[in-house]
This record gives sequence, structure tokens and C-alpha cells, in this order.
Amino acid sequence: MGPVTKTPESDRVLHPEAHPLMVDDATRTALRLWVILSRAHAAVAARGAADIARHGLTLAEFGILEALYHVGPMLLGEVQRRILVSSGGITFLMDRLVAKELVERRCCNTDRRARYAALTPKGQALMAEIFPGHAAAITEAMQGLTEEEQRIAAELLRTMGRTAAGLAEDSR
Amino acid sequence: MGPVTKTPESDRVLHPEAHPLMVDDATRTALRLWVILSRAHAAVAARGAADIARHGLTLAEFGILEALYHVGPMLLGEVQRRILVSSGGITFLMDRLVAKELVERRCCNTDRRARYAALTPKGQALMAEIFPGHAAAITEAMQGLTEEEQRIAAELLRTMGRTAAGLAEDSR
DNA sequence: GGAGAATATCTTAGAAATGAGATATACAAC
DNA sequence: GTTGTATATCTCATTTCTAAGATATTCTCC
Repeated sequence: MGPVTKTPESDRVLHPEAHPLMVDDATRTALRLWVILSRAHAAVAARGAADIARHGLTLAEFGILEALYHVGPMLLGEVQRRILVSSGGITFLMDRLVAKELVERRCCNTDRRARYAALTPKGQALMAEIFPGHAAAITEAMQGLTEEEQRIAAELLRTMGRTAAGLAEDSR
Repeated sequence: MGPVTKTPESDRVLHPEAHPLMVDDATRTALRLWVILSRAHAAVAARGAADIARHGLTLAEFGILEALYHVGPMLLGEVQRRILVSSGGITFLMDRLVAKELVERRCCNTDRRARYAALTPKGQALMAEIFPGHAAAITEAMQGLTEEEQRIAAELLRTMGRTAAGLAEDSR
């Protein structure tokens, strides 16, 4: 037989677009979902942040205000877990909201290490003013899906989130 | 008729848990999906970041490496739009990857303003080593859903993301 | 009731990212 | 060609956030 012109290794390196095709189907599906999930989240977050920025707030600050608005006074640790920031982050954000006179710290009678975060009257008034508009902005961003599709998506994502969060716990 | 004891305004303010029930059904569904989407994203991102941190990389750095690994050399602007960072951010991240000798900048012959980002051999080797493990970690994080459910979720989120991104464009 | 482990928040240094503007180049219309 | 506008990247000041450790308090178990 004559000499065989074999595809050199370097060719595979130079055409790595082919790479995703080399992983199995389950992995390809999962990675695709991860990319799409990231983009969808970023798009809605950008829309929400733009809305909130008009009132001089960041999404994280708004997250605290919203939690206090809907649940009432909460321990700082509870707020921290709810909006997913570090312990230093919650202190930083609280300091700023206190400086803006939207939130106040209250001491906890049963545990002197702990503190409550609570809306001031000014914070209450601000949320009453801007929450409906923000809710409308988020709702508008979701209008690509019907209400039924939104419920299906929520159910699937809730399951996914729980599984992923559980795995993260294990590795602690 | 006898006197009517009307619920005072202050009561509504003091029991704001009731507030979400005051918005219409479509808004409640959308807000619920937004919260669940955020948590699912955060959980998977945390899992991915933990995996990547073992190799001394951040998710954003890995995003650049992955793009170059799969697509080949790209203009910085393309990379920037793909991984969703600011123009300053892409310069910052590239500088660091260049310092680690994983990526290099190449000039563009047809446009002297532009530059390509490309993996170095060291970067290629690193990605070949760590990408499969990372893909497995993401896939594992998604295992709460069957492959079919993942496809359904991806389809829904793709539609949602497009709509939300389109709205963001409009307000530019 | 005392020692040690656990917990809640705060402090600090610095990492990560943004946004406005600077610079250089390209393109379009005249 | 020249002028004006758009584009690609970079610079720099600032904002946002984290991680590690400090401090104060509580809980557990003997």
C-alpha cells in the first residue's frame, strides 16, 4: 500500500470547534442548558438593574429592601442567606442603606450578637413607590413565555437549583 | 347599622407578607420565576466556580479560555459580548490570562484597531486537561433533571432570554 | 458554672469589575 | 482627499464584593 496521509494532531488542535461533538449527548445537553441559563439570567438581571438604577439603587440593595418589605424585620444572617452575599457584603450593603436612611439596625433581645434589619418609614415609602414598577419590569422581561410556560420553567428550575445546591453543600 | 371596624392602613404596612398577594397572578408567576431562576443560576455557578477555582481560575477567565478553545482565535470584542463583561473587564481579564501565559494577543491584519485573543500551547494543554472535568461537574449539577427535561428547560429559557435581551436593546 | 466549640456580625485588605473617557483606526459621504 | 462619525481597545478612578480573621456572645456538655 502507498503512504497514508494521516490527519496530523495539529489539525485537531486548530479546529477545536469540533470539540463539543466529542462529548457525549448528556454532557452536551447539560452544557447547552448552562449557557442558556446564564444568558437568560443575565438578560433579566440587566433589565432589572436598569430599572432599579433609576432610583439610585443596585440589585443587591434592592434585594435587601424587597426582603424587608415583604417579610418584615429580619436578622442580618437571614437576609444574607436570602440575597446570597458574603458576611462582609451584608455589612457593606447595610451600611449604605443605613446611610441613605432607608434601613435601620435593631438589636435582638434574645441574642446580643445578632441584629435585625428593618425598613425605616422612608424605606417603606420608597418601596411602596418603586416596587410595583419593578415588578412590572420583571414581568415584562418574562413575557416571551406564557404564564403556563413560566410555571413549567419555574418547576424545572426549582428542581435543578435544589440538586445543584445540595451538591455544593456536600463539598463543604 | 353599627360602626364598622375598618382595617387601618398601618396594619397593611405592618404585615407586608400579604403584599405579594396584592399583585395580579401574572406578576406573581413572573416574580416567582425570577427568584427561582436567580437561585438556580447561583447554585450552578457556585458549583462551577468551585471546580474551576481548584485550577486557580475564575469563572470569567474560564469563560474566555472555553470560548477560545471551542471557537478558536476571536476578536476581543467578540469574546467580550460572549462572556458578558465590560470593555474594561475584558482588558483586565486578558491581561491576567496573558500574564499566566495561557492566552496571547495577536494583531488583526484587516483592522489595526482590533486584536485577536488566542490560546497559547500552554492554554490549549490546560483546557484539554481541565475542560472534561468541568463539563462533568456542570452535568452533575444538572442531574436533578432528566435529559428531556433539560431540553425543555433550555428551550423555554432561550425564548425568555431572547425576549428580555430584546427589551434591553430597545431601551438603549 | 466553666471550658471549649459554635455562631453572628464586623473589620480589613485586596480582588474583580464597571463606566467614563482617551487613543487610534476605519468607514461613509461629500 | 477631507471631515465627521463610528468602532475597538485601553486607561484609570471608583464601586462592589469576597475571604480571612477579629470580636463578642451563646450553646453544649461535663
